[in-house]
Amino acid sequence: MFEPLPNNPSFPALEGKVLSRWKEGDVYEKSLQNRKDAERFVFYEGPPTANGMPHPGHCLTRSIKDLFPRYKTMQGFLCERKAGWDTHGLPVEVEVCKELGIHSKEEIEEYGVEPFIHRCQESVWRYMQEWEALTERLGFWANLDEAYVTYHQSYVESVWWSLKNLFDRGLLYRGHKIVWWWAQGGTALSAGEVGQGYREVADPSVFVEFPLRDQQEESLLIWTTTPWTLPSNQFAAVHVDLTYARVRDGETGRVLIVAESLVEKLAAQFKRELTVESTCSGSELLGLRYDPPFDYFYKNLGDNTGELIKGGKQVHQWRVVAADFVTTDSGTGLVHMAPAFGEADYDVLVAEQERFQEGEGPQLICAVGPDGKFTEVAGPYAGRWVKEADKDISRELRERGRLVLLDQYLHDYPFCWRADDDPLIQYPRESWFIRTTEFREDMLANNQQINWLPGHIKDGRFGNFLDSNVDWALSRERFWGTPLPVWVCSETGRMEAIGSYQELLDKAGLDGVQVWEKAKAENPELSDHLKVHKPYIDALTYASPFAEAGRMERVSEVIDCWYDSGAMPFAQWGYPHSHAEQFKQQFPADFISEALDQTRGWFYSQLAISTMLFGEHGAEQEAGAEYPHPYRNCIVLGLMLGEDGRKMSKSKRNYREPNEIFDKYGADALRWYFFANQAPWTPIRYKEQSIKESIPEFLLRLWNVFSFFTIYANIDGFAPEELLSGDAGELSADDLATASSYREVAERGELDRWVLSELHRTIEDVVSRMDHYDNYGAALALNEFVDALSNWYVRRSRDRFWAAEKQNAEKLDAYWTLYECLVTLAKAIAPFVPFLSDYMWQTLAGVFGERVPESVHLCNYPAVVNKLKDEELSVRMATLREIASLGRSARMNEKLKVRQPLQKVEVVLGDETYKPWLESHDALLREELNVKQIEYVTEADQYIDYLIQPNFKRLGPRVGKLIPQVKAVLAEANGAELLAQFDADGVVTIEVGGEPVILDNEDIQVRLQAKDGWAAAQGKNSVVVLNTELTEELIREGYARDLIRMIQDRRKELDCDFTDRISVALETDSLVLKETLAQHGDVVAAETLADNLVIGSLNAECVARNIAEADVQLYVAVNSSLE
RNA sequence: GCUCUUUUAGCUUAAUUGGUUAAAGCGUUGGUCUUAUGAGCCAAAGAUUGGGAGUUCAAGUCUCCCAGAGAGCACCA
Repeated sequence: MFEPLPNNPSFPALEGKVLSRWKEGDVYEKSLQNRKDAERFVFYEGPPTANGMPHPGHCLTRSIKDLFPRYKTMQGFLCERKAGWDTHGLPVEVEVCKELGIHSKEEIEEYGVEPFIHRCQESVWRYMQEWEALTERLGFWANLDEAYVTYHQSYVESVWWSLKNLFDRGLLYRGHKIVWWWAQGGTALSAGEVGQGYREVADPSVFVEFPLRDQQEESLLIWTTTPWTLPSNQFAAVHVDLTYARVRDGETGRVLIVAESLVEKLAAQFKRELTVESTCSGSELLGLRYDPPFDYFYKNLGDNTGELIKGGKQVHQWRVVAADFVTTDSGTGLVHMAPAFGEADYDVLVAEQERFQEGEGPQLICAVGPDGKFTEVAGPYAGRWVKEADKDISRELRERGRLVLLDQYLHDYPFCWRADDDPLIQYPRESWFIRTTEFREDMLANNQQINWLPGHIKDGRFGNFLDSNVDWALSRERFWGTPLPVWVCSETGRMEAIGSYQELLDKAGLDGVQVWEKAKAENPELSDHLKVHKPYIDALTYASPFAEAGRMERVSEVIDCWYDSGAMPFAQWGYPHSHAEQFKQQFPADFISEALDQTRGWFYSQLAISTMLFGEHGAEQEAGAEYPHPYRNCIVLGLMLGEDGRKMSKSKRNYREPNEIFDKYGADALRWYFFANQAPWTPIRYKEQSIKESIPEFLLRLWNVFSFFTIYANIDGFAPEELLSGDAGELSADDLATASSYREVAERGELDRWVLSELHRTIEDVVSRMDHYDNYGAALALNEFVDALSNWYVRRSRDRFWAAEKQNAEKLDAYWTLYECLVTLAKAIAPFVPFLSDYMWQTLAGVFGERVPESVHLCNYPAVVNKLKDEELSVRMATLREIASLGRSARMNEKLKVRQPLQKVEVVLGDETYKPWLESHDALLREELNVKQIEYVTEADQYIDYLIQPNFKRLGPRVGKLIPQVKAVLAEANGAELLAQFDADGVVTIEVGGEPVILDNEDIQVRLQAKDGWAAAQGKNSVVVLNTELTEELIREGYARDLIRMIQDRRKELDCDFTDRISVALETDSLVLKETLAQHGDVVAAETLADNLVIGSLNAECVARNIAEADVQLYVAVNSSLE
């Protein structure tokens, strides 16, 4: 006996039961154990950060990340799923700062680096429980107990090893560059991080005059959106090929120099008359000296000169120089250059420096400190945050008459990705870089081999990103991160990189270990992993191998946390210091998946590091791994949008919490919604309503079939566990075939053969799609099968299940067929909806006890049984279903209810291929349409017109431009006659534009068109015509069915069990109803399990009904249950 | 500015890869079937396939231009 199912399933409750069974039975562990010697399917988990709450987007990634490993495991692969946590970096530090109510780097230092680090380490696990709960609740199977953690010593040491490798190969270098600088945080950010923080803001837009030194009434006019950079101005740049104009300002009478082509535009913008006085080329302006807007540096350095390499002297700065990047797209055609705050500006300075003899050139001018505030040199602005000083600078310039226009300018500007109120500034800084640009070609080659889904990522977004690769700004002047493992000699400045903690301990003259030991002694709770972190690691110094008196001291920086996650393919194993074997077995990954925002995050960091270490030009001993690595297939998920179609955001609260969804609808519902609603890379609109709607369509429909089966199997005592002895395997077709009463499928009825064929066709389709990472297509195929199973197979088999004779072979066939469908389906849907599938398995297969696997997730994915597939039957049945549908449609048009039997329908087929089959299998159709007779007619001219159209695909290439005429000729011709001609000769010749065109059968397509005046419905391939004539006999039969329906409804109202026997009586004046009862009473009684059915009354509640346009008093009493 | 994606019924999506009545689901309305069903079935209403041009016998599909949306890159002097 199958465990009876609840009437109204609560999926969340059911999932809870399944979860606890998984836990108690160690099912996940067993699923791996089962495959311990199998070929591997390698999955990498992109580590999330656990110091923020998980949200619906994480549910999507985790669902996809679970689906394919489950599928591959069932397909026979060993797929370990090592979880991981990203624990370093700004996100963590920022969280801790918020907690402490501090913000700037100085404040952290005041608070103390040591306690700060401790708090960071604790904070990392803040939402751990929520993450683990979500992971489990969603059914994401992963090895959480052995998760890799980026701050753990072994992980850090792996990262060190890789950095040492790069350092030793000259790929890790310290450089002076203009970097994007987070002033409040006191650190540079990488291109990737900067890119995440762009936001549209309105900045000031100022036009400023730089008066010519020797011509004070004339000015260079420049434009900037960063007035705060003006005090650090060093040059004005022009393009030598542009034409410039001297224009008279109608308002001030002064002369401005601007690009000629911009005069009109500027005049309009300034709302002033600008009269061109003369023009000259850019090259003529070169060398002109001007007064910078502020004299903080000018007053001392204004006349400084230096010796040029080519001979002669030149003034250092505040003169016009040439630069190619100057355009007239915006501004004035003259550009203010503050080399401290722009990469292009800086390049100009370097180029200028190179014109001078060594040490003779201009030096960088910078009026701003690393804290983003003006330094002492900037007079009244000293100590002020630059962005905040913009206004006053503009005001001062206006007062001094240097400002032509102050406006607003709307543009995107980067902010710190983790402190989004802090705008970044460009700033000159010494920083560590990885020479990724040297590997650009290698990375591109590697990328070409990756199977990206969707495909356009490869040459689109990701390829473009690689194309514009810049060296990776690796270092962070921060605290909580992997320390940069470079030690510098205090005497010579020479450096070396360290690859492990032990390597340090082995250094001669090591000192500083006591700092850690002391801290640990004072606080034994301290995690040992902290010893490789700041500040403890900074304390370690050793004797310099480069100078006798020298000490080796670590540089102060930590590294970009994106490097941590990118090192995950080897660092998760502590490679090469430990687990080298695991690394080799699990490299590269077969499958990874994250959202689109990881293109320059994890997708890039992994690819870059792997290419540099293991690629064609990687380190010698490791090099040469075949591309692609470290991942072969990558599903790039679309961004998830909130209920309103906008970006999901905590502050807008435009989404439901995952837990709310789990509690209301369950994890399967959410998963199925993700898998079956759209290709995973399209942006997903996360709406509660849509999740809700995905339930009835699939889960509930499946549940109903499942429930139907258990109800009837229990009633009839269908017990497969008794019919099948010995080991039951995994209840595959072969296993079931050994059961008694299980008939060879070939011997069963059409419907059984059909549904099993559909089942195996579906599985074949699903496997092929899943092997190509197409979960959407696979889910659609499964959905379609469940629909067919529920709405055609079960519906049309109902009579067999309801038949009284329990050992009837056809009835048993129905049970075996449906049972086989359900257990196979449970396996097929297991990776998608792991809970419901396992619940089905436990119920359906559970009756076998130990003789079958305890969980569906320990089974193999169902194999396609080719001999059960019958493509032809599939097409035939589809035709049959279409005819049934047309029949119903025709009935509706005539307002002939399905319960009213009809004598005959005639079916006209456009294509008669299946006519013989249809004729011999029309019982099903007769019943479905409730007619006595079905006739397939060939000569149907009276009912229909034949519309003949050319087969465009075939004829198009042949007749080309004549096609419209061919179409017209065929349309005008008598279709029936043409067809007759085809039948007779096989070809037909028509005259088109004076030329004969010979057409054969395949050159045309026939459409049927029902003629007016018939109760007919037409489809693509057939027309169904009803015989609407009703006899008394037919009408009485219809009433009998009405009576059955009326009594069944009453049974339902009375909450009868399926097997309850009843007594029925009814009172009516209707003669025809009385006749009906006399004639069909037996059938009515049998159908409704009535022991007696009489005209009259009963000792039971009386209800009023209306049948056959007559009033009826109905009495129904329950007798007893059938034993 | 450049690149990628995208635009089809009120909403969500389809259209055999260029083949001729643009198809479903949800929702709405009406009808119907059913002792598994919250399901199903039948139908009505709902479309100038974002706009425009071009190529072609034939364009939702290919090309170009324009517009909207989303994202990325760069710049923002």
